[in-house]
Amino acid sequence: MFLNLIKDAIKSLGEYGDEKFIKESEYADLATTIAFKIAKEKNLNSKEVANEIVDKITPIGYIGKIESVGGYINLFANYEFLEDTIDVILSDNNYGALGLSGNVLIEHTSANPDGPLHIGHIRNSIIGDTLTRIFIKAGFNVRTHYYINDMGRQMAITVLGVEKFGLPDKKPDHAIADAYISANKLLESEPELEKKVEELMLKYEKLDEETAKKFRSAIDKAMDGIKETMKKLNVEHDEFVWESDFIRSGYVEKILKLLDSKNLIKKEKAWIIELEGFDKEVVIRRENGTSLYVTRDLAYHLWKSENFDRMINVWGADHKLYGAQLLKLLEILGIKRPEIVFFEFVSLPEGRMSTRRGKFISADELIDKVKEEAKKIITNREFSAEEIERIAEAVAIGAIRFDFLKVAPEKPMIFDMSKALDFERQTASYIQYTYSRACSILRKSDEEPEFSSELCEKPERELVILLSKMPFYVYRVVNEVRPNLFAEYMLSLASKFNEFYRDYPVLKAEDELRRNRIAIVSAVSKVLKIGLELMGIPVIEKM
RNA sequence: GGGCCCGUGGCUCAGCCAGGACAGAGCGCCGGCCUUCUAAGCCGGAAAUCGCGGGUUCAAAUCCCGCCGGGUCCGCCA
Repeated sequence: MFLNLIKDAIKSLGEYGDEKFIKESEYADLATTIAFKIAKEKNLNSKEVANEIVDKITPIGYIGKIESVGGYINLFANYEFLEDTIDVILSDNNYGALGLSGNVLIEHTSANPDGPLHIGHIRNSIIGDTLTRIFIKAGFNVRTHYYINDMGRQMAITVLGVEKFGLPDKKPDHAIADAYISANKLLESEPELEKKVEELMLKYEKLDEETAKKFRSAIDKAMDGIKETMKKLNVEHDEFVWESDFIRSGYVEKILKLLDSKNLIKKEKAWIIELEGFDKEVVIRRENGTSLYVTRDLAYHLWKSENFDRMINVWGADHKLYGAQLLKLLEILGIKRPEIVFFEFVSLPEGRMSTRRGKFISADELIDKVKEEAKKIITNREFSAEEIERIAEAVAIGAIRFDFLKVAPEKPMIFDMSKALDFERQTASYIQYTYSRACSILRKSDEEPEFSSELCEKPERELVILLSKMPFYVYRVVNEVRPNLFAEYMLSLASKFNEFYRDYPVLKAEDELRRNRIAIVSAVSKVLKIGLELMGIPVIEKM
């Protein structure tokens, strides 16, 4: 809806309707700074320019009023816009949809199957999964992948660990981590085992069936546990793609031929590519004839590009250089390139995490602790044991997802367990609570909503304008690939509704005023619900 | 050493890409509001050299240059 308002603003402004200078504003529904630009170019007074522009133009469509204030040109929506906004929200069961189309692949999480997901991995999952939900809402046909790095050294070490130490009886991904950690320790004291690791890797790449069985068994166990964790977090993948598949499918061969056909490869003992703009050359084939991660990843991206219009990878910032090299290689090969969302590390107050050294907080541990804490808060309320369980779960998952989501991906995070458990500062439960407040009103009212914009006072009007912005934020996330923007929006909506809640009693109001407010509450509850779902945060009617 | 990212009240963050109207939230602190729709709420207050120093501009948290602090990368690893 807000997108229509922007369109009409552009139309109204005519030759001055440059979208780049039109912004959201706290003084108006939209504002443009175009007069400043023109004033500068022509060396004029910006106020006068703004005045002249406003005199020249007339409001079109949803724009009701245009005024000039100190060089700014402020635009306001008319009543019709408010009416239509509420109408659309109440009647459209897919509010926020943009009707965009195309096939999009989102690859995220893709943690090595050598242990459970830790709190760094789930930053990836939460960004990736939220993007997925928002892209689907926008209308794209989205498929999600978890790329399983089954061919790495760390997998060979894991297999070695399972052989030497067996697996303890615990959640399978945690058991695998034990084996992996023990094997790493063993390797430190017995470096000659290194040969054994290399041998395993070589055999696996040569598709030796006996070795493959061992790898698959270990990986399946780890993945079972990882999937269970992701499920708890409302994170879902359509497919789990194994790195080694691209050797079997011939895509690795294909990519090598393609590189060769461009005369890029320097064939010494190993095959090497020198990349312009990079200090280091890229090795794509080892001396012993086996492939490397980048080779297989190129193959994977070749496959992606054949099947999708848009590809998004959610990667840790430690892959930035690698990502740049990959993009460069794809560019040279004329293969459509992915968009990469890099997120910075989550570290602990005592330093960075390491699965190998057993220094990490697992997602499972975090979920359990946050849930316990949430339970403490609700036990003294009038809920049954089942309800407590359900609400605590919803609040915990919401708190965790929102905590990660609201931070811009490029910001490094230092994880503090005491803060994660502090529900005073949990903003997800604030949104959930706001929703349940709205539900509570609606439960007690049996009247039909009937919105009339003339009855709206200023704060109510502002609330409706905020409601109209939901699709706009879907649009922004899809374009800018910054899901934290949506978290911010949801917070402002919840806050605005809570103001309304205090000042504008619904059930106490009468007749058309009551019906009008019921319409507003209905619309708010609907948008809050859709918004929470887009963030993968459980929606609860009571808490 | 070089590349990239981050540095905003005591704490955690938004805003920076596309420069503009008093730098916004939350936590914590101080003071108010439950005989009225769920107080996990609301209102008010104190608290900020937007890391530092230059520059561009009528206008800089935002753009440019230099520096400082933190992180990260620079494997025939993945």
